[in-house]
Amino acid sequence: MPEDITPPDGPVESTSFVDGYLLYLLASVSHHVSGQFHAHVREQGVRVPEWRVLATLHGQDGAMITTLARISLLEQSHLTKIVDQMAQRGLVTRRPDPADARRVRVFLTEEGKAVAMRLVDDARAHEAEVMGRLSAEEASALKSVLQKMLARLES
Amino acid sequence: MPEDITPPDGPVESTSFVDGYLLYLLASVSHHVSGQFHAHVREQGVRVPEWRVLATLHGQDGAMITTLARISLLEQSHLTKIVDQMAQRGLVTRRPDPADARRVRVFLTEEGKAVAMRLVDDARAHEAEVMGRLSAEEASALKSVLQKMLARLES
DNA sequence: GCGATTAATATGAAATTTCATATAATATCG
DNA sequence: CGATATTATATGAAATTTCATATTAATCGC
Repeated sequence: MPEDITPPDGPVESTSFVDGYLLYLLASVSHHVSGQFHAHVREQGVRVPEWRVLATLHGQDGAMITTLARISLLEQSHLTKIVDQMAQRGLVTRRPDPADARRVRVFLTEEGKAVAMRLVDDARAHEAEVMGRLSAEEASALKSVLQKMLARLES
Repeated sequence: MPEDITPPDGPVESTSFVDGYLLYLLASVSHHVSGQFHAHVREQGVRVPEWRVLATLHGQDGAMITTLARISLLEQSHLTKIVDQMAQRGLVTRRPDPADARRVRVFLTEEGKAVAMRLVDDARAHEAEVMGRLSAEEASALKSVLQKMLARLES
């Protein structure tokens, strides 16, 4: 398996721009690590956006569509469609907000709760595995920096 | 602007699962930080996947389709289509690999180089801004942990 | 309380992305 | 050397995602 080399007579010094670019490192690590877990999610017959909604509702049950979209990192009209499908499948139900008729609150059904619970457990196990490859200091530093960044970014 | 609350009579203790979940933190930070820069990229008339290809080729000019897809975090057949469009627009050219006729090598055109250079400069400035909000230790710890993770993940 | 503005969700069309597979070239193994 | 397997890219259909906007409800200023 010959590695892909810079062709004809290009320089060999490797470090291209992206290798040290923070946004790339974040995207790439996220892509690969999440990709591992998403393979498992799909094997369970759940699509990735559905998993995101399940994970969000787990502990935030009854969130409104807009909130769910923001936390799940999905666009609003897309989220509406995901919720449609999940409702069809019996994973969630919609209920109008008694205090504001524009709002729709989304709740896990019993089945939805069971699926969410199961996948969240799996996610925790996978996370432990990923973090197990880092030192304890690295792992906690990583999480706390990310949380700090997120706090700023969301405001 | 009333905040979205847990409805009827739910508990108020907040920390839901995702708040501390490493994969979510990575995805969310990546989504928000990259989203900032992607807005700029689109204002320059460049689509996000195109920007990824430009950034990858910047320093890896002449990469093959498969390599480009892997580094750009895009699926191969999708990348083929992006390259089609970029070639149409005059940003890149395809050349068969003299050593292996199956391979296609993708090169930046002069215009492509100019666009890549400009956006890479902007990306560096944006990155500096993002990292400027962290302490020097946090910033370098973050990058090095991510690089370490990536090294494992790619192998 | 009324008109104007803003907010929340839904909808359909358009654009993007993925999936399965075709095609062509190289590598491997007997 | 020839048959088989593998690798690289391309292609078209299907699925997903986004965009623009419609609809309905609430809020704000007067």
